[in-house]
Amino acid sequence: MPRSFLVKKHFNSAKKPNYGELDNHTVIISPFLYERYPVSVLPQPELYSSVAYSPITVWTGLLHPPLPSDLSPLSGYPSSLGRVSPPPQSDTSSKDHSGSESPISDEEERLQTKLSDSHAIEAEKFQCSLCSKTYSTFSGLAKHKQLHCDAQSRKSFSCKYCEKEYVSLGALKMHIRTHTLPCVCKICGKAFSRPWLLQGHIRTHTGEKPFSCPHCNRAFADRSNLRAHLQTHSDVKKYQCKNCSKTFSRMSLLHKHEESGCCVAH
DNA sequence: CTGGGGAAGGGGCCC
DNA sequence: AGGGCCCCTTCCCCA
Repeated sequence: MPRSFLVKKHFNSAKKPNYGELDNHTVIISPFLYERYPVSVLPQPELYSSVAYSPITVWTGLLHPPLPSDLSPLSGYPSSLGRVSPPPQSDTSSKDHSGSESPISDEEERLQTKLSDSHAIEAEKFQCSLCSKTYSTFSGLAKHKQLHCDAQSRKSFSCKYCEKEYVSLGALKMHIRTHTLPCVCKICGKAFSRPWLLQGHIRTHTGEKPFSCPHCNRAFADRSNLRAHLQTHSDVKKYQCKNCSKTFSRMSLLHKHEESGCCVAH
C-alpha cells in the first residue's frame, strides 16, 4: 500500500537521484528479517536477487545512463590548489604515496621546485599557511601538507551526482549510496542507502518494535523515536526557546514555535 | 494550532 | 576499508 507521506518532497529536485535508475542495485537481506511476515507475501528465496550489493557497482557504470568517464571517484582533486590528481585507475594504491618511494609526482615536484625558488628568497623558513608550522626545507613543508594539513582542511573527494565534497573516499562512498540506493525492500520495492535503513523499514512490514519505553507500554521500531518519546515523559523538555523559555520535546516543535512568531515578538 | 508518533536521511564513530 | 551502529534531524500525518 502506497504511503504517500513517506515520499520526501524535494524542494531542489535538481540534486536528487533518479530512483528509477536503480533497478539493478539490490541487496540480499537475511531471511530472518522476513520471518515474522506472512509467508504468502514473502519473496521466495529463489526470487531474491542474486546481485548482491557492492559499493564497487558505483563505479562500474551499471547506472543508466553510463556515467561520464571523466567523473572518476577521485576526480574531485582541485587542481587549482596545486594538488596533482591521482591516476584514475589507482584509487586503491593511494597508500603508495606514503611509501619510501617518492611521494610526489614529477609534475608536483616541478611545481614545488618552482615555488621553492621563489619562497626561499622571501624567507628562510617554510611555513604552513594552514597551521603555521615551519619547516627548514620546502620538501618538509610539502610532505607535511600532503600528509596532514591539506588533506584535513580541504575536501578532496567530490560526488559525481551532486555538489558535495568529502575529505575521505570512505565518506564519499557512504554519501554516494544515498544516490544509488542499493538496498531494496523485497516486499514493497522501496530502496535505501544502507542495509540498516532497510532493516528499519522492514520493521514497518513486520510490526516489530524492539525499543520499549520504560515509563509506559509503548514500543517503537526506531531507537530515535523512542528517545523522542521519552522526552514526553520529561517535565523539562530538551529544546528550549531562548526568548520565552518554553521547552519542547523536539527541535522541530521548537522551530515551529519560533517560526510562529515568538522570537519576532520579542 | 500544537504535540506526538512513524518513518526515513545522513554524518560520524567504532570495531 | 567496510559494515554496523549511534545519534541527530527532518518530514509527514494524525489526534
